[in-house]
Amino acid sequence: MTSRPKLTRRATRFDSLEQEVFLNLWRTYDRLRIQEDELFGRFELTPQQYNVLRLLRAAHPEAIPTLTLAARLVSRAPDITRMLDKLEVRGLVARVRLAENRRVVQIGVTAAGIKLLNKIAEPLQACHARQLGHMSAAELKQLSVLLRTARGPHEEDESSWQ
Amino acid sequence: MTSRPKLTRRATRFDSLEQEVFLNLWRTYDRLRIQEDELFGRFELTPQQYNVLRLLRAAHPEAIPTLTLAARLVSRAPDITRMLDKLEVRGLVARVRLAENRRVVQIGVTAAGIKLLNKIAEPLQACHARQLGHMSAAELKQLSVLLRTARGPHEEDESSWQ
DNA sequence: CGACAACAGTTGTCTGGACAACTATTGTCC
DNA sequence: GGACAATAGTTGTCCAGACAACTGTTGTCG
Repeated sequence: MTSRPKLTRRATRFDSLEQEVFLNLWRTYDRLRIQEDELFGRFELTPQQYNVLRLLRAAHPEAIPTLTLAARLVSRAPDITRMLDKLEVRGLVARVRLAENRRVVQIGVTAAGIKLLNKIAEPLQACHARQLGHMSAAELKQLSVLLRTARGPHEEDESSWQ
Repeated sequence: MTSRPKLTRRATRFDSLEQEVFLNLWRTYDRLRIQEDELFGRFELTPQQYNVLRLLRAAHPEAIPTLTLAARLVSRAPDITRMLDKLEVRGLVARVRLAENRRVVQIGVTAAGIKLLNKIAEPLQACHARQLGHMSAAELKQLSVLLRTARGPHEEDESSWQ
């Protein structure tokens, strides 16, 4: 809010410590995402679509309402409907409109969806190893904690997200 | 590469520590980005466009070649040309084709571009404070370091990026 | 000096993400 | 019990990001 005094500002190319963190966050996300994109691309999935399948597997054999699913996703998904359309066409998920409340559409993962997830599991582990295998478990844990702290105030309900 | 033994796996909704970090990274980036999007949206800029202006100001009054600029951006920009088109139409940047090497197009920020940056400066500081103001300087520093470590192996030349 | 590779951007085209407006269904409250 | 608000998705439309193919320009090597 108040600008830092010019004299005490660190000699850096960033305007502030907060900006430095945000740009580092962005840059790191971007670099690591390149790897994920390449991997999921081989299975014709976007990272977001993979996340849908992952969350549905966690709920399996239960099916969950569309918007509940959308709320659990890592990233916002205003286009959840069309995303599910694509997965449905490929037979990876199934939709059922509830009889007792015809507004609700329940989504479940199919056997084909589970099969695809299993096929991805090993190369994904390898991808994760390439991405972050150079860091110790302690560092990774610490990074997770700091990231959670960073977004803390911007998370309505941390538990809803997985 | 080698999968962890089932018995020692932590009871968690994540498949591995690396996945937990990546999803936390993604989630945190997404939450913080919402704030930036809102801010830059008020000035009809994308975060990436702001970064272009920011980098050009750092080089000011020098102009820099298009692809050099693209390489310095936080995120990849295969559409750098069209992005600059939009900024040029608004009079925020200027292009000059070099006489001595007609392949190169140099980009510079205009007075109007600088003026816009100045107008953004204060609300941006406020945005950063909202995003990360709840963290101590030590935590922020530590987070920056860990993020740099995380992407280390995926950065061809850390110094080229700012 | 002429063919050809390398370089620096540009353009075509497709997909995904963002936001708002819309439909269908159900709850609620005089 | 009928109007109206709330809920749950869906659709329209636009813009940014991704990748590949293309143009124009310069270096280089026989």
